[in-house]
Amino acid sequence: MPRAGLTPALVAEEAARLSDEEGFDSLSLAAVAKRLGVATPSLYKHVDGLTGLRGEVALLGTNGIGEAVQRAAVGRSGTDALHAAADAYRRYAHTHPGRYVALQQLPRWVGPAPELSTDPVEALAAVLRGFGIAEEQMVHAIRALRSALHGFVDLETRGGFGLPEDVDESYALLVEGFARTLEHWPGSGRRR
Amino acid sequence: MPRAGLTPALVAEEAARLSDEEGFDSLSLAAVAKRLGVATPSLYKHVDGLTGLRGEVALLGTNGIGEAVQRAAVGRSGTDALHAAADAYRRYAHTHPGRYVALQQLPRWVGPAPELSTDPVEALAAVLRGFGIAEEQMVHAIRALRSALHGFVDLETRGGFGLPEDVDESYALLVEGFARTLEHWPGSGRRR
DNA sequence: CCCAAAAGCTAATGCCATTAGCAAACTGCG
DNA sequence: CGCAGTTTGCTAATGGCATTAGCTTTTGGG
Repeated sequence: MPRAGLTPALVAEEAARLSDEEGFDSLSLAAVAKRLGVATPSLYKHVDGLTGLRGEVALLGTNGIGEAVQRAAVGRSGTDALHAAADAYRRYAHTHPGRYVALQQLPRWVGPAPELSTDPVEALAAVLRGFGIAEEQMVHAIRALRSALHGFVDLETRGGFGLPEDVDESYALLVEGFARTLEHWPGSGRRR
Repeated sequence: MPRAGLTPALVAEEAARLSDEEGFDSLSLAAVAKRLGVATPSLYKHVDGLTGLRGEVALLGTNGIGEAVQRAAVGRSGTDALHAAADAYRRYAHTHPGRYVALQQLPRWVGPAPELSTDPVEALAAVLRGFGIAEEQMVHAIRALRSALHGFVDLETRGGFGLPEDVDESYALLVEGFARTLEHWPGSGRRR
């Protein structure tokens, strides 16, 4: 019997693919094992049970969306950067729906403070820095931005918006409105 | 053997209580049956399997938050109504976390267009009407409001906000900022 | 070439959802 | 009051999944 040649990374990536294709709550050790042509218990040599597997997917998602947002924002600033980052955020959630659901639960499956190559919160924060918001207001502003983006994407992917039309426009307006809010944020200066 | 005297409503309410106490994904037919002092298969006489049970919880949550928001907004208008509605929304999510998670998935477990006593989306929409937003912009404005509120509450309850302090203030600022956004919404008039 | 560590496997356990079929309890009607 | 039909709840059985234990085989370094 030849070996399958699995590694923790290979297993995690297959799990992430499965999550994106079938939905994060279809993720099971059994399903991943089947896709890898391996018996279920074999996976325990590479990941720490179902919880560990979910955590790996969450980690892939967190790093993935962080990089996407960062890449989109680089070389831009102000409203321009905000729109680019927001679009990248939403696009990532669309192309990797399973990872996106998983990453929301990161703290639940992985301990606090896991090693992230690119923290998406940090990437969004960088975008806001260009708006000249008072330092003690940054926490609030970042939370507001994350809330708006995540809320929209989450409602959208769950089919929470009854009418299918104009969703792109709704998002653009949301980001637009948020940009204006930022410019008038309490204690903030103005730029562009 | 005396009968337990269950009804669909009793089962649904116990399921909702369990969801709020233990988390929505701890909801299982077995757990509900145990709390009701009944064997698991007995529940099938009252609800349509696990999916049906989840749907009932989602329905309770949807009606519950809808009523809470509506009750909060009645007799108020403009920014005042918005703050009251937003606070009621968040308070409901805090006091009924299981139901809140469940209601996000309503379309998934119940068919489209279930009979709601009070549609929370409608309740929020009523609040926005006071802002004099152009009719064709209402869809976008409602989506933006729902996104902001849901996003914040969702991130918060998942422990997405690392720093525990100032969360109330963050929310107040979010709503505040949104109110200003509404007043400048494309094509909107102004009121208060 | 050999041997220890690693990778996979089968077997077994336990929890859960779901279905089938049975028995007791309630209902309304004569 | 009695009885038939319906309803409710039960036990038994099946199948899927996660997890653990213990075995076998491969593999790579000395």
